[in-house]
Amino acid sequence: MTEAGTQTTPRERYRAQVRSEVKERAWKQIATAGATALSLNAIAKQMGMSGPALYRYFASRDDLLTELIRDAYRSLADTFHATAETGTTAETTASGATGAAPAALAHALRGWALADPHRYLLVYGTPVPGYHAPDDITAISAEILATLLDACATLPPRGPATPFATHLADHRQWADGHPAPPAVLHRALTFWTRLHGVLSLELAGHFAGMDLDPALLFAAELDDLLAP
Amino acid sequence: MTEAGTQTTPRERYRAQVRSEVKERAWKQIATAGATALSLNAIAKQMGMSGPALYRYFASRDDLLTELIRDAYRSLADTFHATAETGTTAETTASGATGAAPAALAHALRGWALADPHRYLLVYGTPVPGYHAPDDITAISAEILATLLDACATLPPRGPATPFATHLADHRQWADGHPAPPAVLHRALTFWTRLHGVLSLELAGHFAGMDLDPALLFAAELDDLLAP
DNA sequence: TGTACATCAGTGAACGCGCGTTCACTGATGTAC
DNA sequence: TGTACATCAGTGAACGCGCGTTCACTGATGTAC
Repeated sequence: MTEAGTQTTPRERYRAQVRSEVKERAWKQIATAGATALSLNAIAKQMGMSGPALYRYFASRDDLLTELIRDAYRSLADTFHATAETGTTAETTASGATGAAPAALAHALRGWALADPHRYLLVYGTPVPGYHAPDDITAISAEILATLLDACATLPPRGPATPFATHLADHRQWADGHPAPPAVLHRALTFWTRLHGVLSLELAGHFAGMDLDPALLFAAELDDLLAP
Repeated sequence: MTEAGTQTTPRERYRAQVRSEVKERAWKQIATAGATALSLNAIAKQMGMSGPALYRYFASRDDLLTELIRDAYRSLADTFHATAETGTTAETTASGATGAAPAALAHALRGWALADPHRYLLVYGTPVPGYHAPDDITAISAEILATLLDACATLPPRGPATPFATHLADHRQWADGHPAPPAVLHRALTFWTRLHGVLSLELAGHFAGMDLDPALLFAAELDDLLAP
């Protein structure tokens, strides 16, 4: 009562704690058996509770899954925001505007992906069949894209306009009011698809028997993206 | 009996027919509900048979899944072989050696992926949890890579050696006796990751709300890969 | 051509399992006077 | 400070479902003489 701001009762704190423990175990379950195998009953059993008990905390299995996906997007968006801020102030002034921000984002993306591969794959991998994300999640996805656009806009422009860039000039409502020219839109998309190409194959284990170092391939792609 | 070569009894023909119908329905099930939801019982019901009946045709659920994955790899490998052959004879002599073979492979890959998105995702998407491919499948995967290497070797060489290429010079046992220089290995890998980057995001529906044409983005990436 | 036998497809019952979800209920924790 | 009440966490039984897989069995199809 004497505290300012949001007051939290003990019950609320307990509730939040249980919810987050459920999510934690849910992630572990996804890592082991995939998103389709996510099961409220199994989580309850792990926590020493009865199955129906968890319905006090999540309306349904799908509800839990939605929250996990939302958290994942939110986490990446926050990481991107934080990276973009620190990447465009201190570092840029030192190294010049040679793409410090996009490079920082690329490394942030890789770090985020490797920290929890299944979280990355839940977001950008094969979609969970029958699942459709609510609108607020696609909004977070747009946030992420916007941060990437901002970063790419700081890069020195390059060569003549590509055919795809002219196509984008007429199909840019996804960039939702962002002032970047079509060439920057193209560059941001390329940024995304190329890094995702390396990351997703790496996380799916497709380089596993090859002995090569995916980090170096990732770095090579990044270099190419930043080259003038 | 009068036929030469492999004789097929009516029973063998019937058996093959049932097996292929099972696989067909399995693919449809994967498309609808994902690979984890693949169920022998459900397929049997669809075919108007009892559940255990299918155990005459497949030793287990995992056995069926393995065959599906093997068929998918085999199909892509065959497509690549066929494409590489026609791509390096008639067409190349006309248009010069300006990367006709790699371009043909790229289009073949995209066509193959779009023809059955879930087949592509089963092979190159998020791995099925708990599933480990047998050796003969990884051998087919190597075949596919080899075809790609051959194609990339026909491209005119480009610029100075990249740091990643020098790394590959020491980590090339995956290219299994292929005579291509490290720069070609690098190029083939880049070929793979970039096209996969566009394709996988497209198939996963991540460009869905964006209105842009993924085919043009794919073409732009291909152009860049073939540029001198 | 016909009969005797072997092969094989498919059935139905059964086992044990786990799932999501609803519902009536107990018991503990917090709140108001 | 103590009592009466409301809130809420968690239980256990139940419903209906589907799964993979084994097993003893029937009936049809092929094969050998």
